[in-house]
Amino acid sequence: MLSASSSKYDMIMKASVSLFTERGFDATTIPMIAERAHVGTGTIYRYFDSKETLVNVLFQESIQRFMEKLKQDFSELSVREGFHHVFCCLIQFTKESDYALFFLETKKDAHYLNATSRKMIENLTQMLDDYFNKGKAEGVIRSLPSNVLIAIVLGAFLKIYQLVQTGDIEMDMDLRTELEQCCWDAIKLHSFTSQK
Amino acid sequence: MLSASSSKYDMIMKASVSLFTERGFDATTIPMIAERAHVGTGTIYRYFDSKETLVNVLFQESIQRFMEKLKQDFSELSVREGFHHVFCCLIQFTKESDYALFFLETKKDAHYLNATSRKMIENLTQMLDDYFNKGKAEGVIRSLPSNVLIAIVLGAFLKIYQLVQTGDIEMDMDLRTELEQCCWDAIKLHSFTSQK
Amino acid sequence: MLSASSSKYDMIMKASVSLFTERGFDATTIPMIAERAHVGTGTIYRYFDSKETLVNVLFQESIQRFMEKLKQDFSELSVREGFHHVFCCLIQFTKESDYALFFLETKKDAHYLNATSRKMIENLTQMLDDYFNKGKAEGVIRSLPSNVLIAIVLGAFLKIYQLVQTGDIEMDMDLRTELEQCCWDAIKLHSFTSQK
Amino acid sequence: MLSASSSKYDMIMKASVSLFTERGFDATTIPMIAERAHVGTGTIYRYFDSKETLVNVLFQESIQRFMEKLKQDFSELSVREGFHHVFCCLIQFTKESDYALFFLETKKDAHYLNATSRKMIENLTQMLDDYFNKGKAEGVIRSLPSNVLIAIVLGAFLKIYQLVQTGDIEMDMDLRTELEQCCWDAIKLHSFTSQK
DNA sequence: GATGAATGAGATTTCATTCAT
DNA sequence: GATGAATGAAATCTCATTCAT
Repeated sequence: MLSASSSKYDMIMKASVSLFTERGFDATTIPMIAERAHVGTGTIYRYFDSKETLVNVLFQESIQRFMEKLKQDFSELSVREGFHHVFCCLIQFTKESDYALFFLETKKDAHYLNATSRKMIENLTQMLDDYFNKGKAEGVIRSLPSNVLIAIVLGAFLKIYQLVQTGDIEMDMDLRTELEQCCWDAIKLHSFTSQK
Repeated sequence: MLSASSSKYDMIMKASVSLFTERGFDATTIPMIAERAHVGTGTIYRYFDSKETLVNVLFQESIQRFMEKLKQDFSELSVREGFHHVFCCLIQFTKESDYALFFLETKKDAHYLNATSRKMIENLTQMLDDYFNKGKAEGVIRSLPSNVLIAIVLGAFLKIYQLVQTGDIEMDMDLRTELEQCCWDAIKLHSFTSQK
Repeated sequence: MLSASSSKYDMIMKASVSLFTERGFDATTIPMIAERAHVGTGTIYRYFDSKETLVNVLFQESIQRFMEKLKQDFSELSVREGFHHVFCCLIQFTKESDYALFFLETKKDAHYLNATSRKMIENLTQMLDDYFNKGKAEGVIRSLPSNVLIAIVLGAFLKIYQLVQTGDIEMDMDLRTELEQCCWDAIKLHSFTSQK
Repeated sequence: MLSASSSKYDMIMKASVSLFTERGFDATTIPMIAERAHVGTGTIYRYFDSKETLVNVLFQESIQRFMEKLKQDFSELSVREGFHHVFCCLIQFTKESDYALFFLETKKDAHYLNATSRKMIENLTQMLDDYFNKGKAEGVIRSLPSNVLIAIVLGAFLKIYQLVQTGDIEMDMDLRTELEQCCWDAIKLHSFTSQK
């Protein structure tokens, strides 16, 4: 029973995140989720108070998982290693589930996010802000506002992963490495090179 | 008469694009558009057959305008100059209207886009593909698939401009220049430099 | 000006009756009438207070014209001659305009008819009632309630004329004569004949 | 569950047919149907895709039922017996439900009928055409086109039953018999009688 | 007088949510 | 607990009517 229930919960979460990623929150209906999760529509309301609750739980869980992954050994790394770590987290997390894509796509002022979800975005932003500040202090990363640096890396990553999801490109080890370098090049301080 | 009509049309377009950008297509209702455009709901249907027609006209007009801006003297420029041109088009276009933001946010498989809109995405993609191929042939740009290169630049730009829109950052001349350099660094071939 | 106005009035009446006959009152829109009448929608409201007024004027005019035609020399005729007269009025009136068809199709409890229109239906019914009562008194017509006799003749005529209107049959002199005989046979008293 | 569902379906069908008969398709709104059927408006859309689907299902079911009733032993009867059978079907069917009245009132070119519905009208017409052709071949029925003969009988019947529905007349056994004779007299060949 | 763009009340339709089974 | 039929509030869309030109 517990396992059956928990399985239904997971199925609903899985179905929801994939549909929200594909179609967005507002274009996804409860019957669509129910069908993809192979449960009745009523069942969804046994686990979630409302569609809005569902999306917030989903969002919070996804950002939570991402932050936990990110936190592991993060502070002990050098700036460049830290960047590699962030990139790996993004890649790995996106591989595991659509969660990463879902929260990258969600704008922080999305009408369906509640206060808790917004708070968690701030938390994640803070973590990344700390990291970028360290990089900037060390003269390794461009002295741009952290939210801009985050926007560059996550924005690029998001758009690329949309291509993966639509089947336009395949993400292999080589591409992965090169993309990481692209993103790094975007934000790192190219101090001694004459730039053109 | 003509001017009044065209003004109503413009007001509807303006209201629609801002709401679609803020909330997305599905979370935007016709009464919301009508209110922001200061017209009656019925008036919207004098100009557009349906909400779906409206979003497609909007999308096609925005991509059309962007492509026309982009095309001007594009082929005569060097690769780096070409990139500057693209970046200026993005910035300038976004300044003029919310159009740029709206079409950058629209995924090419969005459920509301019709065949014509999809065709126009292909056309724009083709233009940029040609540009990137030239850059790659000249050994100036990384040899990544064009859609990936596009994703990096537009993805980063989109996320940054969302910050501008929410008031988190101000876009001044210095930032503009630096961002262009960031995006260029992301895709250019850093041939002789030892990279870290 | 007067002639132009009166012509517009006629055009609206003509367009309305044909559309009401083809599609019914509720499925006919004011723009449809305006288009067929080659006038602006607003013009219709210069001649008629509302769509409902229009249909009632139309109805009353059509039943009025029919009754006037019917009254001419009606009382001086024999029962059989009277029937011929009624039938001729129907045929002739339908030939001239769609008016006959329109009022035959209108049920007396139609939601759009006003008190005046209903009163006029009663008047026509009364006229025909008098005629049928004479026929019944003379033993020439079946002793059925007049409204039933009217229903038989007009019901049959209406359905036949719908065939004419859709182009399924052509109304020529021979058919006309035979149909009159059919209808007469339906209501006349077949006294001495052994019926089978 | 099944019985409850089927009951709701039936209630919607019953409410619809009575309203369509009273007011016509276009003057009947979904809320009106919902109210008379004692269901929510949304419920109607669980059973029917659209108002148009509803009216076509209704029409097809009504004509289907009528044809099945009509077919029973129809071919084995003499022409006069066949006519009696047709008339009995009409009377009986109208007694049972408003279905008969509804399809008699529906013109074959009604804007809401779909291809299937039109095909079924053709099928019924064909059946009656066969019957009338037999009658004509045997010299029992007037040599008029079958659609004209059908129009006479159904047209008369329809108008009479509208009187029954509005409460103007009561349909008893005597009236029934006499009306059948009226209609038969309208179409039969009065060969040897001198007609006046 | 004539027009048709503009309007909003009211139509059709959708869908988040409830609740009897 | 699980279901999906039922619901009605709110969405999209239509159209009779008005009114500035």
